[in-house]
Amino acid sequence: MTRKIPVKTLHRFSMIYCCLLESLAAGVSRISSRILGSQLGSTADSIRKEINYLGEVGDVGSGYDVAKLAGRISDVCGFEKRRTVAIAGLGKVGSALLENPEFENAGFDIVAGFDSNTNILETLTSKVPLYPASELTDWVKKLNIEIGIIAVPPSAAADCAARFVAGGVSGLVNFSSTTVAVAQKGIIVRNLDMICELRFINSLMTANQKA
Amino acid sequence: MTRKIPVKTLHRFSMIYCCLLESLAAGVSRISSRILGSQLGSTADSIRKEINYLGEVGDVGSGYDVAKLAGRISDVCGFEKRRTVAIAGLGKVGSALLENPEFENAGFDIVAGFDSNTNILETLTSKVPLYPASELTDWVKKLNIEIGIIAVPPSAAADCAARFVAGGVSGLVNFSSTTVAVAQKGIIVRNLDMICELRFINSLMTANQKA
DNA sequence: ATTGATATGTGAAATGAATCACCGATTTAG
DNA sequence: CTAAATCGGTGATTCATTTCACATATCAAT
Repeated sequence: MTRKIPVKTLHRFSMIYCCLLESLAAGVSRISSRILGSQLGSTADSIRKEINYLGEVGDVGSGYDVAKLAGRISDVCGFEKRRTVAIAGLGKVGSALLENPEFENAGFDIVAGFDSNTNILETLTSKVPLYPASELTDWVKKLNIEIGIIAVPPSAAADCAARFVAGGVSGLVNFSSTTVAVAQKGIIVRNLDMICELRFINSLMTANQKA
Repeated sequence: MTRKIPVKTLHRFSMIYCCLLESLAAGVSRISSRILGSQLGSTADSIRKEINYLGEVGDVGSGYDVAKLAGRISDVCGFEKRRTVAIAGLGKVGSALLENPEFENAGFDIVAGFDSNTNILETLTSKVPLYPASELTDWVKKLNIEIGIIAVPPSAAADCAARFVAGGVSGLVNFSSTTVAVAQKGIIVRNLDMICELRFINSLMTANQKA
């Protein structure tokens, strides 16, 4: 019997998987929950509880086999399945992402880039085909794009998200300093708002000073 | 009597604050917990519970005054306090951040940029003073840099974080696809790992398909 | 071989968070 | 003016997560 895995745990699996790949690259073949916890800012207890959602994958007394644990997480989370991605907004950040080889290595194929500025579309040279933002929804449908990355200015973010959703994406990653909300159920939105995170750090700093 | 505010709630305050600034910019002067909840992917109940950590700031029956609520959050979280920030790694992403005016508007002063490539340091023109990465720790001390932004390649991220910590920063924002952990207590690390988030979306998509 | 340190797995307990339920106040529509 | 809908504040309840405690297995060192 398999228990339902909480969303929070799925997110932790992505982080754990990231650590495991690093360990593998560094030639580490075994790892303990204590080490993983310290690397992820968590406790060994939590890590073990979370990994137990995968069944018994560790060896009592000697920790986890890194490759085995990574494989188990990959199986459960479906990391072997490649996903199609598009980037909207080809300014400095967006165009930098276009050329990032890490996407492909991680199983994500960037199949399109969009911008509302035709000048940028003509100037920018990329292996990835580029299209005007006005055609975004159509291309998302045509290319079966599953995940949209929003790298447009904050003022355009909501509209951009709506176009992606209209095209039928399953997930969005939002880099703009705007909290993007999507009404449709089942569509996942991740806001990576740097300004918001800086403010959060600020608040923790003031809280720490008060304590 | 003021209750201790949970870390999770502080993070939500940053997100709520972001929404409030947008509402203000859009000319909205009053907002309800229900609307805030839908914008943040949360429930009205949760929003109210969290805002209650700020004391009674809403008006029963007619919602919250946007400016008043924003001001209360700003007071409690210390958003009026400006913080000094440095960016390590002046590749595409890092150099894009250097020129981002949103930092200054949000109360963060970028006072230094670092890179290990002297060629980049000479080529790049910026209002922000640039220094070689080897001098990072010294400049962090000298300039009293409070927050470090890590935009270096993954392989250099751990070393970069260590230098920031040695210089005495209070917080780190990590953009590299590496989970940065810091042993020292009281130092806040925020990992904005895009690849990790994409994998997370992937796992949710496979989970949704199974269900 | 044996001792001590360290490891996972896992129930039980404690803690924390989300949800429910309801009061009193306000707004809106007609 | 009235009635219905909406709103914030808040205790109580339910639910989920983290922590604790410990049995058991492995490893390293002597």
